[in-house]
Amino acid sequence: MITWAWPAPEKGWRKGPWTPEEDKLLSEYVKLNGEGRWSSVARCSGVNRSGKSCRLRWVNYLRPGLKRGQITPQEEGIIIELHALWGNKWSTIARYLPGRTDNEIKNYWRTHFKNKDKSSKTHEKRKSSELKQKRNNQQQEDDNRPEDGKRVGSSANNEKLQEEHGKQELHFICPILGDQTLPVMFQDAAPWTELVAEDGLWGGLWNIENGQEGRADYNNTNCNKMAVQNQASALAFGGDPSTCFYTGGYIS
DNA sequence: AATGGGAGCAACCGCTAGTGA
DNA sequence: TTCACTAGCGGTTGCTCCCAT
Repeated sequence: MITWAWPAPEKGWRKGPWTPEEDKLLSEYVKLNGEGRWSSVARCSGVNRSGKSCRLRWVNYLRPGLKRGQITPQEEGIIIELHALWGNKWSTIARYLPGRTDNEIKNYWRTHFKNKDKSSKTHEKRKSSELKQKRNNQQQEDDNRPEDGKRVGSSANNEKLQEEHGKQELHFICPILGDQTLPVMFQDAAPWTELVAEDGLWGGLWNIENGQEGRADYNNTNCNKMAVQNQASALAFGGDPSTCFYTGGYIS
């Protein structure tokens, strides 16, 4: 197998943490020219970074639509389930968590689960005090810098959205696959089912008739009978398909 | 007040897979 | 078919922050 390396640092690519100026240069370049061709991004954007580094920075930090902030309990549930299913396939797992990157999930898993058995009372103590402090800070942060892209999808945010949009709690849909269950966030039902179909894991669609109480059973016999879209999923759960969107914990 | 250690996260590294000439 | 190039993945490292002592 060819071991390829990114272009040799002819002038010495910069390493280490990205500066706001570099972020700006990269974002502007990618917005103008699109993703891909990372080696030319490195050469032409004015950022003295390797293409690999540029790609990573964009994918993990600068890309629009990224959800920053704490992993929600729902997302945590998904991570646990999918990790049980696929192991360390972080990018695959990340596909089912919109706005989350594989790196983020990988880090989360390592810090929260890999050493779980090592966790001590001290750890628990610290966690709860952190949570407390975060809760206190959250409202302040949201008030002070709502647009800085650092902490969105927060619990405080969810509460706001919940108030604004009318309070239907986000449920998981758990398709049955033999003895395995797979949690899916409601808002992403269409991409998820498309992926599943593409991957040939289930090759079929939801049985809407069974979609009661926020649960749907997978039904092989319904393969290809209907195109599952967000709206269809919304219908399956008695929601209004025209207003179905993710609000970071609640659907309207 | 100083400092040692753990947690969390950003970034790097090495490798593989995909693609087009 | 081979080879060069590119994109992406998973593992690892290193830095920063914060808490406990």
